[in-house]
Formats: sequence, C-alpha cells, structure tokens
Amino acid sequence: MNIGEIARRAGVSRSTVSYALTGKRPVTEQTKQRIQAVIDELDYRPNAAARALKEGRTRTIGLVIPPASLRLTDMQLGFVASVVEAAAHADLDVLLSPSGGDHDRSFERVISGRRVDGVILMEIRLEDDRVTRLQRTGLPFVTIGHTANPHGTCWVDVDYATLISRCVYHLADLGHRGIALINRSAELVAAGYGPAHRALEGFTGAITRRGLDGVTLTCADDAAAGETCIERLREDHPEVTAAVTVNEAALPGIQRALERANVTVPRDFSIAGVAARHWAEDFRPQLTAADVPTFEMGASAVELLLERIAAPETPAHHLLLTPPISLRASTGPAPAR
Amino acid sequence: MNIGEIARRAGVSRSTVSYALTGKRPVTEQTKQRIQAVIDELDYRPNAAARALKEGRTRTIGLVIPPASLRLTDMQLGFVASVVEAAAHADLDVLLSPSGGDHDRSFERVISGRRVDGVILMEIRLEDDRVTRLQRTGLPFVTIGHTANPHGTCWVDVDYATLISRCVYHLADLGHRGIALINRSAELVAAGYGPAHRALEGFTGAITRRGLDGVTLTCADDAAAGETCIERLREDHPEVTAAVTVNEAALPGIQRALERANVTVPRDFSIAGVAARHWAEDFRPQLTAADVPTFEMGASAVELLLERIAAPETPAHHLLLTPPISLRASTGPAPAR
DNA sequence: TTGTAGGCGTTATCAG
DNA sequence: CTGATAACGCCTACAA
Repeated sequence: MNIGEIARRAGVSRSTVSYALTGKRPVTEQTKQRIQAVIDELDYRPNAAARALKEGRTRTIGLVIPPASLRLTDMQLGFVASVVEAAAHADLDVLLSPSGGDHDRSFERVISGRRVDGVILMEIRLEDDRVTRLQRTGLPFVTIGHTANPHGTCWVDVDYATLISRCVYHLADLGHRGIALINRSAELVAAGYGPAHRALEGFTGAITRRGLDGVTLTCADDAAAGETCIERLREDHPEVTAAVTVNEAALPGIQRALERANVTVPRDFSIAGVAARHWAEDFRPQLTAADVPTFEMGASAVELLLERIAAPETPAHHLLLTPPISLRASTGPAPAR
Repeated sequence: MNIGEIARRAGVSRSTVSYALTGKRPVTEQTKQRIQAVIDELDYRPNAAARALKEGRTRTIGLVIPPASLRLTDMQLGFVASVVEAAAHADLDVLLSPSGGDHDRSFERVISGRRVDGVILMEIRLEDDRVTRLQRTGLPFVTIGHTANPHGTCWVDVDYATLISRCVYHLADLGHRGIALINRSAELVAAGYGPAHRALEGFTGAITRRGLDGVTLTCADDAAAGETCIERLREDHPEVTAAVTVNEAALPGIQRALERANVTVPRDFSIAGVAARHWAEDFRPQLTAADVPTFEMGASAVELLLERIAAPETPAHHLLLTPPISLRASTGPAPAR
C-alpha cells in the first residue's frame, strides 16, 4: 500500500494526499475527508524508509547499552526505561545496541548508515573508544556518565565524588573514624569506569581532609559478593565502624552478612551511599543514601540529544546532578570503644 | 557520502560498487580492492533507509515491552536482554516500543509504516488487543506468553500450570496438607494476565486431585507486598505449612517475613515455585523452583520470528517449555502437628 | 486549491 | 566482468 494507491482511489494526485497528511499546504475540507476515508479503509501509513530517505532523518535514536549477557543493574535499567519513555513522549523510536567495545558490529550498524538521528551512550569509561568513534562520525550524541576529558561533549551525570564525600563527612560528624568504601568491581575499576573512579576520588579526598582511617574495597555487582565483602571487612579491619557504598546490587548481601554476624545497624555499624531509591528503601533499616535520579537523567539525556540534533554546532551542554542525601535509618553515632 | 561518490572516486559505476559490497555478482579482485580503498578512506556505509526502501525489508525487529513507567521484573528484563542479544547475533537491530494498550502511539508507529520486519510481543494477556491488531496487519510476530486462544499464532511460553502442579505434588508428597499459592498481583489477574491465570489453574487442579486444602493469595510484584502477604497468610491460615509461588519479586519480602516470625525454612514451612534462577539462588535457604529459562526463550522467539519472516505462510509453530524443577533447600517434610 | 516531476541512495535488470 | 537505467515510496519545489 503506498501513497499512489491512496491518491488513485481518492481521485487526487499523490502530492495532495501528502499535503493532506502533513498539513503543509491547505487542502479543501472535502477532499481531505475523501482522502482520509480511503486511508482509514486501507489502514495506510507512510513508509518510514521512504520518508527517512527523502527527509534525511529517521526520527529514531540509538541507545547503546552494556552487552546483554551481563545482567543490567537496576540503575542501568532505570536509564533505559526513562530514555525509552522520554523518547516515546517525543514521538521518537529507540534502536537498541548492546555493545561494549568500539568495533562491535551492532554498534557500527547503529551509528553508521544513517540509521539514527542521534545516540545516547551509557556506562561511559574515563577513556571511551565509543565516544571517540562517535566524535569522528559527527553524529550527535549524549552520554550518561562522562569521560575523563569531556570537553565538547554533551553529557549528564551524577556527581559521585561530591556525594561520597558528603557521606563520609556525615559519618565523620557522627564520630566514626574507621570508614570503608565498598566500591564497584575490580574489573570496572581496572576498565576505567567513571563512577567507580570518582567514588574513590571523593572517598580518599574526604578521608584525607578529615584525617580519618579509610579502607577501600572492590565488590562485584551482586548479593553474594556483598556478603563476602562484609565478611572480609570485619575480619581484616575490625576498627571500621561504618561504610559508604556505590554498589547498590551488593546491598542485599551486605545486609545479610551484617545480620548473620549479629551486627545491628546503625547501633554497631553505620552505612550510607549512593543507590537507586528502590534499593535504599529495601535495605533494613532503610539506607541513608543519595537517590540516583535515573528518571530525570534519562529524560534530560533525550532532551539534550534533541537540542543537539536540532542545532549540532551549538556549544555542548552538560548536567552534573548532586541529588540530596536522604537521611534514613542506617547511620548513627559511632559505637563507644 | 553515497555510493555514487564512491563510484566516481574509484572510477567505476555505482552498480559495481554495490556488487563489490554485496558479492552478488563477480567483481575483479583489482577493482574490488580499489573500491574498498576508497570506502575505507571515506568511511562509507550504505544508507539504511535507501536500502530498506529498495529491498522492502529493514533488518530490524520490534520488541514491545511493558510501559517503562512500571519497573520491569527480572524476568521481563531477561527476555529483553536475550532477545536483543539473539537479534544482534543475527545482525538484526531491535526497535523498542514501550506500550500497553492497542492504541498506543509508539506501538502503532513501530508496527505500521514498515519500520520493522517483525515483532516480538511480551506480557501477553489471555485476551490481547495487540495480538488481534498484529494479526490484522499481517506483520509477522511471535509472542512470549500466549493468549487464551493461540491457534495460528507463533509463541513461546513456560507451562506454568504444569510446573505449579508439580510443585504442589512435591509438597503433598512431603506430607503437606495446607498449601498456599502466592500469585501475582490482583490487577494482573483481573487484567487476564496469562501466567497468573495458568498458575491458579494448575494450583487448583492439583489441590483438587490430591484432596488438599488450598489457599490462594495475590501479591504485588515487590518485596514489601511479599512481606505483608506472609503476615496475612500466617494470621488467617495457621494450618498452611507450605506455599508455592510464581512471584519472584516478592521472594525477598517472603523471606524477611518468615525470618522475622522465627519460622525456619524448611523445618517449619516449605516453599517452592517458578522463578528466574537468580531469585531462587538468592533466597535463603535456596529455593526449590523451576528456573524460567529466559535466555532460551528470548533466543527461541527470535528464531521463530526469523522463520516466520522468511516463510509467512508456513503453519505457526510454538514452544511450551517445562523446565525441570531444581530441588534446592526450601522444601522438606511437613512439620508434625 | 490542485497537479507534475525530480530526486533522496540503493539494488537489480538488462545490455554490452 | 562492467555500465546505464529503472524502480522502491515519499516529499516538495514549481507550474497551473
């Protein structure tokens, strides 16, 4: 079914059908109705490929997600959901590309061949090949997270360094002297994953400024790892009375290990961090944490991308969010010696 | 950058470039290399829209997911991940449509206008408008889950009825007489969501056949709901000594409530069900459960869809999986009276 | 207010 | 083995 067939049946020319559809030229109410009747009858929709070819844009954006084999974290899922939602709201479709490296077939397919008008990238590393690649192509893009040197790129991120610093200050104010950072996995740190590095940066900075005793641990993104992490911590560093974490997926394990060791939170041990709200509220007792505003971040990323598509030469904006730390029930005064 | 420019620079015709790329016609090694050199230099990729227009297919499939505002369950996420992965493996792109109802804009956009070669639908209801709509359009589609009357449609699903029956038999064999079903939410049941209905069907069938005492409960998809569900159950039905569930998201809450009530699993209370493996293994003690093979299901859905796209007139296949029930540590003999 | 015609970038048919 | 050319379906200047 194509526009010519509609035109034929309605007894008008193809351009009239086109204009009746787009409204870019006045069309008599009567002919418009006749055309609409035929369209309704045949359930006609303009061919997207033809339109894209003619107009030079696809009304589709690409969303590059971590390889699907890795289980997505709740936060990543939050980004995907909010990006998809915001895009749908702007009548845009979203093309998904699960890819890690620069030379991924799926990634190449999506960014080349004009399949999309722009790209949103997540899980950004400090040095990220995909960003470099995208800069070379000239395709508009926005990153959720930012590289070590983000000048000239458009991004939205959470200020992990500041948030973790604040958590440490909060714990220090409560009298804690030995504080641990439960970071993301050693692999992510090694790969130069931004949030992990920035959390560490904020942690060591705050520890130093307050003259505290800091312990840093890496921990894989799952409950089991959280469990062994706490066990190790209590064994190797009994002087530690509090922890800050950016590893939300480890929280259930952390909780389990503390319970099993008969450590009462916050009486015996305090914990705070950065996490999706859902994880913080499911922790027992509820976790004092900065809730990562995934919904807002995804929506902003789409918004920034649309601006960038509309005006590619405009200077790049970015958004560094510092959401408030919700005081819940997991932090309290340091236990007396 | 287009094929004409490449042809000009390589001193050949456009068709030669095209054939050098697709290999559908022999091209001298020498010219092929000259062409490739120009392509590499200019980083040329064929325009996807032009190709789709000419070839009549997009090499893209649509994946309809529940509205993004609802948090996706782990199982849904598993489907998305495996579909995306399987599609990437077949060099297909995936267009995401977050939509619930039939008249959703995003849904309409994706299925009409030849944006995709086929569609995968998830979260199927017993009566599902989207399925009807898709049948009308004639676009190839596969559903994960199936409608009440799935004849002529192509689907892959888990046999909830049989699995829940088997769980009940298993518990009955262990001496349990009072058994509860912890189902999905009342809203989902009311909306005619298949797995919820089929779980109930399998449950009541098994309870009747064994002459047991069955209690059915609905429970929202989150930990908090699981907690109150167990509290209610123990209060209203103290005679119940075991439960079966299809509500994986409620498991952490179920566990918490049982622990708090000082109920030891499986000594005092047994529990079994259907869940993604990850949830079953995170339960303490680990949950005796049929692990929903999300990865396999997503991959099969893509495979079926590809067959269907290749041969639309072929009779519709389907796949009803009955994964084995992994005996873990959460079921044991009924406590003595 | 409506119609005609050309071109977007590819692929495939038909000649050479 | 290679080149010219005609579609694919749409949009939009230009002409009426």
